[in-house]
Amino acid sequence: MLDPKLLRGDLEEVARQLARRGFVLDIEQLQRLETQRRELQTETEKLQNERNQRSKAIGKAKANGEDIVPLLAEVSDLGDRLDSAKIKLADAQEQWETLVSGMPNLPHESVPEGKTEDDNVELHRWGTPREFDFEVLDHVDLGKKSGYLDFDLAAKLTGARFAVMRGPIARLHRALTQFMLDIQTEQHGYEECYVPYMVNRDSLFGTGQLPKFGEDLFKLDDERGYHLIPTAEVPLTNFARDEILDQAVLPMKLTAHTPCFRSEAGSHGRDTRGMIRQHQFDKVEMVQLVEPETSYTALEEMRGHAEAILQALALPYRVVTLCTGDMGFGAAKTYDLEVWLPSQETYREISSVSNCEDFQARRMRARFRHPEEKKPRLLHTLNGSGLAVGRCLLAVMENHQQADGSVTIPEPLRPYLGGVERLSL
RNA sequence: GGAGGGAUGGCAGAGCGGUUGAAUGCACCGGUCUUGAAAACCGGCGUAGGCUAAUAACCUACCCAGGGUUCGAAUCCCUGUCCCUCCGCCA
Repeated sequence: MLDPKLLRGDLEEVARQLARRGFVLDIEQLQRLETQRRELQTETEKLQNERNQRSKAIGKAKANGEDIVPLLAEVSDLGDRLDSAKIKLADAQEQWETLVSGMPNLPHESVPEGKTEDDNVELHRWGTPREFDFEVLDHVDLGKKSGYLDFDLAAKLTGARFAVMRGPIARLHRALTQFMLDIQTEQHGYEECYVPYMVNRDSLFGTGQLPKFGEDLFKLDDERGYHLIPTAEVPLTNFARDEILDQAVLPMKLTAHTPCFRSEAGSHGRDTRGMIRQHQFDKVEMVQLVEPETSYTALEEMRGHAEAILQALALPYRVVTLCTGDMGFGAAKTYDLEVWLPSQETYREISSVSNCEDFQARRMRARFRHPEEKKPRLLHTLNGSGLAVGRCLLAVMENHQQADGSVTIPEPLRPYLGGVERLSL
């Protein structure tokens, strides 16, 4: 959520910045709601004050043994007036909140302007795509022969956009997960966490999935409103919801390996082949809760933490800065890491690292207190994949495939696979 | 699933429906005293919104959440959530 104070200031400027990312702000409506809200609030508080004063007077009179009947008569209609004022105020507040909670974050000044992913700006590349002297297979074909990767079976068990992994591929998947988690905890200083895979609406509102993007989520069919997490960013970032953290515990660096569930509504027909786009995939997520002054340093650092995994796995990739039009709802700045896929001869997203500044923190009232400062301040929140395990698996399979259909295992990963140098599929 | 108990400020813990944003203790901050420290004593010590030049004063809200009763609710009633204990079941 944007700062309400900002929305009382230079609205034209806010609208201009939001327009950069393709969001049209209805300035008039916002101003109207704001004025209305303020008037109703003043009015309501005036009535509340009057009620409080008179009630106190009645209490006093009663204590002195005076007759309170005439005093009661004076307040007879106050209750009704107050009730109707409260209802009007609540209505105005709700309208205002609906509008404001649907506004995306302002892009950071360094974010390139653009409409689609084609306008993203490449920051750098690492590694060189391999030259193959045999016909490259994609991960689907690599896994199909042996049956170690089975989409038909998953379709029978559940439906489209699921996978069954078996044998060496299942083990490789697990090895990658453990490897990533170990790097993030042992080398990059994140605290390993285990979190619920279902969260409530408050958590989803806090990170910005709700109210606008509910259709991307799997909602459980019960009254509690639980949803399956689309990313561990949701539970991890919400650690700080309704908290005032001591400055000494910052930066708080959290990581978790979880499955992620996404309905992929609106992407019918996109990436229907293979593991690229699934309803369920595993991810090692990094989250940092930091002081505002350090959030952009932390962003660069986290990008490095994600890059370290790709480098260790000898996977060529590039980093792009997302343009204003391609960024997520809550992000002020986002880097995507795109790994080379030889079967597609292109780079595909494997990690996304974002600084949300105080946008999520404001939605979830996540604050910290500096011992020298009187008032608590909003945290800055960052999240990044480190990395998406499923996509990483297929990147390893495809990039390190051999003519005989086997896959060589990058050296740092071998300890996680009992020391083997290649997997026969 | 059944039966009970509970939720109050950073923590602990009071609180007959009436001037209670809330006693008291601890912690914390400032001060006095002291060579210094401790102790003692004095003072301060929540969050958010409104109004403001103001992080001043004032006003409003908040004692798990949402409803209700009342002139007035931390206190009474209803619903929900969470926690604890016992029984049953279960990984």
